[in-house]
Amino acid sequence: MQLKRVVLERLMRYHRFLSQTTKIKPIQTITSAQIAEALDIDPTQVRKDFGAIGLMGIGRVGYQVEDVCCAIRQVMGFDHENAAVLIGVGQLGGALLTYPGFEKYGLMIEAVFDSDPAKVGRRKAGYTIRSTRTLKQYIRNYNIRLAILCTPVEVSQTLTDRLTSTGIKAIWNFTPTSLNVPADVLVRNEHISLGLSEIAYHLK
Amino acid sequence: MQLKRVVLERLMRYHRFLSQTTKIKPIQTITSAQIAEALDIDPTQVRKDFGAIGLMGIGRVGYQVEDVCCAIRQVMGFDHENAAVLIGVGQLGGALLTYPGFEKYGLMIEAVFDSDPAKVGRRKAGYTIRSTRTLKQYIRNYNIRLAILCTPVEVSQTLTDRLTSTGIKAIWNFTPTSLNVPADVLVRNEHISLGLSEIAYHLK
DNA sequence: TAGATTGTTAATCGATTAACAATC
DNA sequence: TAGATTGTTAATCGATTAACAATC
Repeated sequence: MQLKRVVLERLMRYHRFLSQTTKIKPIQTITSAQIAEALDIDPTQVRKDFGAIGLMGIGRVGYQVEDVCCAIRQVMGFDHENAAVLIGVGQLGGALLTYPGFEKYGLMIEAVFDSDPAKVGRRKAGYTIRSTRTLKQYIRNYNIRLAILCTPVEVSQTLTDRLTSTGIKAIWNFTPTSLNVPADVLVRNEHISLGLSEIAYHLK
Repeated sequence: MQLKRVVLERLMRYHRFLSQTTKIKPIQTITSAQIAEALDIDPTQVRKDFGAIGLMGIGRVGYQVEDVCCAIRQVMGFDHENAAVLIGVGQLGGALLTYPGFEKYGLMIEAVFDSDPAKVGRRKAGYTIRSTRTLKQYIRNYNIRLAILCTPVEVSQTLTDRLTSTGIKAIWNFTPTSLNVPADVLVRNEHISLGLSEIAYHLK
């Protein structure tokens, strides 16, 4: 069955917690109560989530940390490599290019594109910046399924249309606007304004 | 009563939708059904949310768009200015400095800091970069309540400790790690890995 | 007036939490 | 064995949706 987003989020938290914890102090097993305590979640919830991805614990012992991490990585698809292109090599795009954790999650940025002729041909973070005019061709040739969008808002819909026409499967949208896409394309928005709203409300 | 995070998120969506829509084509009023249709939400939900922030509609007409936007801005605290400091002027920090929408939400970045002596004193996006050694002093002098953290992960906890010792109220964390803070400090994490997990799972 | 839309109460749905027998 | 922890069913809680009288 399709896992809900709240479940995916908790799985990510378990994974991050266990990775961090074992890095500091290697442990073999952990109980649902220990995880629950650390993440402020109900222990039953932890066991339910683990059950949902086929993990079995051991009575009086808990869960094998190694198994849990593997199972989460497997169900989330982190062991499955995703080739991606990044579009818009401004400051944000540049920051993403040097983000250290992508490989860990199977994300491989294969090529970067920009519309600015002054940038095309220059190098950035080990990539040669390509013209967005060659975008369609590239995506089709290399069968790219994911695009990371970091362009100015003015051009994001135009580029989105071009992307969807190639049959792209998902767009990770870092531009502060909403994109119109066909129903079969996943858009994940990283709208900074959501975080901002929570902060503004809290500080009021 | 304290509004729940899901409600805040919907309020943001209403606000963004109405801002965008009226920019294209000015309208006086809108019905809950129209909003619901556009955002794929139940119309009753929209009316409930509006009711929760004291908005009254008009039978057979709907809601005054202007009133709705004002009420949301007011309840979210966007008309209330928040002075902030930004720490870590790398690529991500630089991208945030040029983000166009902060003022709209009342966020004012007053000063920027970096630990790198090579950067201190240089200018970036209209700011003179200050040394993090002067951070405490600055926050106390200017009564800063919000810090935007864009440093490398290695130093994020050290800086967080320094920030909380000044009595800061909220930290907007763009570093890919978890921060330990006293209970009265709000941390909003922009962990990119959450978005990544949704995408990886979808593409699997 | 007639009809569309609101505001609100009641019903449903789903997610979280509690309880507890089964297990190691 | 005794006791701690799991896996799962039942109960609770909260959020979403439906229904409908009140309103313009």
